[in-house]
Amino acid sequence: MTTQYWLMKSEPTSYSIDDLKRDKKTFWSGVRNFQARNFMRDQMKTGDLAFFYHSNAEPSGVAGIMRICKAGYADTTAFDPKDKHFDPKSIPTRPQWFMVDVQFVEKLPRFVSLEEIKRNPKLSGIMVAMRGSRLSIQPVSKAHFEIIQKMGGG
DNA sequence: GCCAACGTTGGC
DNA sequence: GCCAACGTTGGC
Repeated sequence: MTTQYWLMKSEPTSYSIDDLKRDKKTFWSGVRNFQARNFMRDQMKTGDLAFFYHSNAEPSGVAGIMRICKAGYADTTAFDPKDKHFDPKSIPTRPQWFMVDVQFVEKLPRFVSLEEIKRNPKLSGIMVAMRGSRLSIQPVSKAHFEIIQKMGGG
């Protein structure tokens, strides 16, 4: 079984790489998009590596690396009426939404901005740099992952 | 804060 | 099953 690579977005004002560094581990809840849900439910495996991407940030870009430490399971925030991500259509016996657990691996010594990613010809075609790509969980090829990791000095 | 691009919902 | 309306994402 080969390691797969991912990019996962979070707004640093709500949860940043520094928060994960402090917490060591967290659950990636609140994803309410079917395509992103399917990646977490069907494809993410324990041991996969993912970029922690700061979205809606100044600047936006890749801040660090984490490891998937628990594969997809029911997102319990969908069951809680008080939660921001509550969804009455998702019930425990037939959960609609899924989350994974991630653990901190490293904060990149150098932040890799979206602008740098777009500028690097070796990264052409990477999903995060495509116009209008709003998907919050994206697959990343091994080659692209290693290039960005190197750009970040990781 | 703006707004283009997108995903989802719901009327028909 | 179409598609307009709506809500959200996220770069700028």
